[in-house]
Amino acid sequence: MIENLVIVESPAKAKTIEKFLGKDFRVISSFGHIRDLSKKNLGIDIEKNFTPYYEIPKEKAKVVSELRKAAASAGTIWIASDEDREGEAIAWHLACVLNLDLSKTKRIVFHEITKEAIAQALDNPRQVDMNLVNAQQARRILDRLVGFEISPVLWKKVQPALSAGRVQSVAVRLIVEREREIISFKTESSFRINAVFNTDRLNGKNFLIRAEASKRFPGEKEAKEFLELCDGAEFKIAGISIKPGTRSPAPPFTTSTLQQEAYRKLGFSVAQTMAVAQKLYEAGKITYMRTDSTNLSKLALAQSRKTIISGFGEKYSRTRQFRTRSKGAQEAHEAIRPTYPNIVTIDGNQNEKKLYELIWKRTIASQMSDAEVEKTTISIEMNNSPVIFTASGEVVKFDGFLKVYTESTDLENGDEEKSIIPPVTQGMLLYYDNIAATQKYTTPPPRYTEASLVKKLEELGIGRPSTYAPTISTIQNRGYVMRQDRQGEKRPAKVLTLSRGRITSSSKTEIAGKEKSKLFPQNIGMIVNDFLNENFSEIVDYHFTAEVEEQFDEIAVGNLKWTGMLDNFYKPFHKTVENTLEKKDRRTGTRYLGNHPETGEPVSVRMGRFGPVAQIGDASDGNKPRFASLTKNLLLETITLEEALNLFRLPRTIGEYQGDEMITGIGKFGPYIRHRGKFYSMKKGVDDPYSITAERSIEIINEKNENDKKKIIKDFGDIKVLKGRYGPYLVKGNQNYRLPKGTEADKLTEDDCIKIINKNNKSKKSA
DNA sequence: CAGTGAGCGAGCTTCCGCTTGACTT
Repeated sequence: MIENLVIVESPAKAKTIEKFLGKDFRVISSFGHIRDLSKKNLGIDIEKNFTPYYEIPKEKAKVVSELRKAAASAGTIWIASDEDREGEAIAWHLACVLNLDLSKTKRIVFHEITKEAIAQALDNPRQVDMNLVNAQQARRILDRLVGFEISPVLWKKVQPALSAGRVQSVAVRLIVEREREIISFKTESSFRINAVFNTDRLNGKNFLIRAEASKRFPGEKEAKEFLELCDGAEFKIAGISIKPGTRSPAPPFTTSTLQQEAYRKLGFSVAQTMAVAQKLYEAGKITYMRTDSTNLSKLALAQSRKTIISGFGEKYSRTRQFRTRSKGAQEAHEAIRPTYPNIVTIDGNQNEKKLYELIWKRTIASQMSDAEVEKTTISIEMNNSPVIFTASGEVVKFDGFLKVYTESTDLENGDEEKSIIPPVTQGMLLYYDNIAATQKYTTPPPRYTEASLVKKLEELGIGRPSTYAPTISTIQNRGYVMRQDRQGEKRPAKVLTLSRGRITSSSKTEIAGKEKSKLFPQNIGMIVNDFLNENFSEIVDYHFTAEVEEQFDEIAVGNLKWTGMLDNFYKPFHKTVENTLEKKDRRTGTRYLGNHPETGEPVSVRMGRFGPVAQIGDASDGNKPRFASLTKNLLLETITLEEALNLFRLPRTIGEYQGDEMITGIGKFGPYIRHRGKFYSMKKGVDDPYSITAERSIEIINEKNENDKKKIIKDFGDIKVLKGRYGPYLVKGNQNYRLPKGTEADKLTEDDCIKIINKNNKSKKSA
C-alpha cells in the first residue's frame, strides 16, 4: 500500500519528480494517451450525437494493467498530466479507466519541476475540467471524421492506400503550390553595378571603399553606357550617416525553432533532431523537447544569470522572459533548455554534444545583453549622373549575446558584404579603381525544407510540436512529396569591367537551381491535392484549423456545446463526401501531349497502376499501345512531347562484353547497365544512359565486381559472410542475417552459419 | 533492390496527438 500515487505523462518526468517527493509518494507514467477511438470502422456513433467508442490499444494494455494495479493499492491518486487540452483528456481517460470518482479525483499541474512548485501543486488540487476534455473530444472526433471519410474517397477516385487529413493535406498543398509558383516563374536579369573606390588617385597609402549603385540596368547596352559615363565622372562623398543600433537575442528554443536551427546549423533532419533531443531529455540533460513555449522557469533564469556573470561578467547579463507568439500555443511545458544551464558541455555521442551545445548557446544568449552596433552608410554622388553609390558597414561596439550565438536565416546569404568603412569626410573626392556591371538573375521562391515547412505550419497554427516530425514522415511515406537534390543548370552571367578607362567584357558561368534535400511534390501528391482542392476546399483551406480552433476554445470555456459544433461541421461535410463519391470521375491526371511525329499515334501521360506512365497509341485501334514509366523528376503536369518520346529510347543495347549483351535503362533506383542478369548502377552526374559508351560500361561493370569481391569474407556457395556498413553479416539467398555479438567473422565455418540462420529464423517466427 | 500497364475481386488501406521502446542492411 502506497499512501500517494502521482500519474504523469512521461517516464522521465516521473523519475525526476519522484526524487523531490518523500517516501509516501510513488510516481508512475501513462506514456501519453492510454485510450483512443476504436480503429475499426469510424469509432463514432454519429446517430447517437457523435458518441465516441474508446478502446485501449494493444500496445497500451501493459501500461494500463500496471496503472490499474498501482491505483488499486494507493491511498490518494493525483493525476498530474500536462496542463493543456490533451493533458486534460488524458486525466479524464485515466479516471474512467481506473474507475476513479471524478468528483474526488485530484487533478494537479506542475508549472516547473522544483520542490516548491511541486509542493504548491499538491496544495492546490482541482477537479478534471470537463469543458476542456470536451474540447479535446471535439478535436479528436473532427480529425477522425475528416481523415476517415475523405481517405476512402481517394481510394475510390484516385488510388488505394492514400490518405487525407486536416494537417497533412495542407502540408502537401503548401509544397504543391510552391512548386507551381516555381514552374511559372519567369527569370529575368539585370546588371548590378559594384565599384571599388580609392581615397587617393595615386596608388600610395590609401583606403578602398566598396560601394553599390542604387540603380540596376536592364541590359548590357545600358550598363555599358553607364560605365562609360563613370569613366569621366567625378565621385564625391555626399553624405555620411553613423547610426547606433542594437540587436537582440532570439528567444529560447521551441520544438519548431529547434528543428529549424538544427537543420540550418547542423544539417539534421526534423526526425533526427527529435531523436537526439529525446536522448538528451531521457538522460536528464535538457527539458522536454516537444513544446510551443518560450518560457523559462525562475530557476532557469537565475542559473543562466549566474552562469553568464561568472563566465562573461555582469555587463553581459540581462534577464528576460519572452512571450510565446505562435498561434494556438498551449504552453504546457517550458522552452527547450539545458536542465542545468551551468553545464556547458556534456558526455555523449557527437550529435548529442552538438545539439546540446546549440541548446545551451541559444538559452544562454537569450539571457544576455543586447549587442550594440554602429552602422555607417556613406553615399557617393556623381557629377554627371543622378545615380548614387552607397557603401555600408557595421561595427560591433559591444558584442553582448553575439559572444555566444547568432541565429541563422533560411536565405542563402551571399553577396551582401558588410565591411568596415574607413575614416572619410564629407565632400572628399574618390577615384574609381574598378567598376563592374554584373548580370544578376531573379530567383524563384525557395522550395521548402523539412524545417521551413514546419515553420510555415506553425505560423498557420496547423499541427502540434508532437506531430511536426511524424507529419513530415507521413507525407513522404504516402509518396506525396520527396526529399530530393537537383544538380542545377549552368547559365552564363556577363560581366563588364571598367578599369583605367577601358571596358572589358567577360562571362562567368553560374549554377542555377541547385537544390539539396528539398521537398519536391510528386505526381500523386499533385493529383490528390487538386482533387481535394476541387472537392474539399474548406478542409484544405489554410484557415480551416484556425477557425475550428476558435470553436474548440469556445467549447473549452463552456460557451459552446461540443456535439452541436460537430453537428454543424458534419452535416454539410458529409453531404460533400457523398456528392463527390456519386458524381465525380476517377482522377488520373491524363494529359494528351500530341501525336507521334512518324506514326501519328496519340501520345499521352497519366497516373497508371504502377505510377506515372507515358503511352503511345490507343488500345481501341486494335493495336497494342506501348508504355514507358516516367522518370523521377518528370511531372505529368509539365512533361513535353519530346520528353515523353525520349522515354521510349530505353532500354537499349549498347554492345557486348564477354559475349553477352549490355543493356542500359532507368530503373527504380536510377540509370543502370544490365549484364548477365546483374544490374550495375551508373554514377550520378557522370554517366547518362542515353549516351554512355560500351567502354565506360565495361569499366563500371569491372569496378563493381571488384568491389563485391572485396566484400566477401567467407564464401560457402549459397551462404556468404559479407562486410557491410554495420560490420560483417550473413547472406543466404536474398535474406540477410545479423551475427551474434562478439562473433569473429573470419573464423566462421559453414556449420556455424547454418546454426545462426536457423536461430534467427526461429526468433523471427516467434516475434 | 531495378520487368509490370488485361482483368477477376476479396480484403486491406486512412486521421491527429500524447508518449516511448523494439526493431534494425
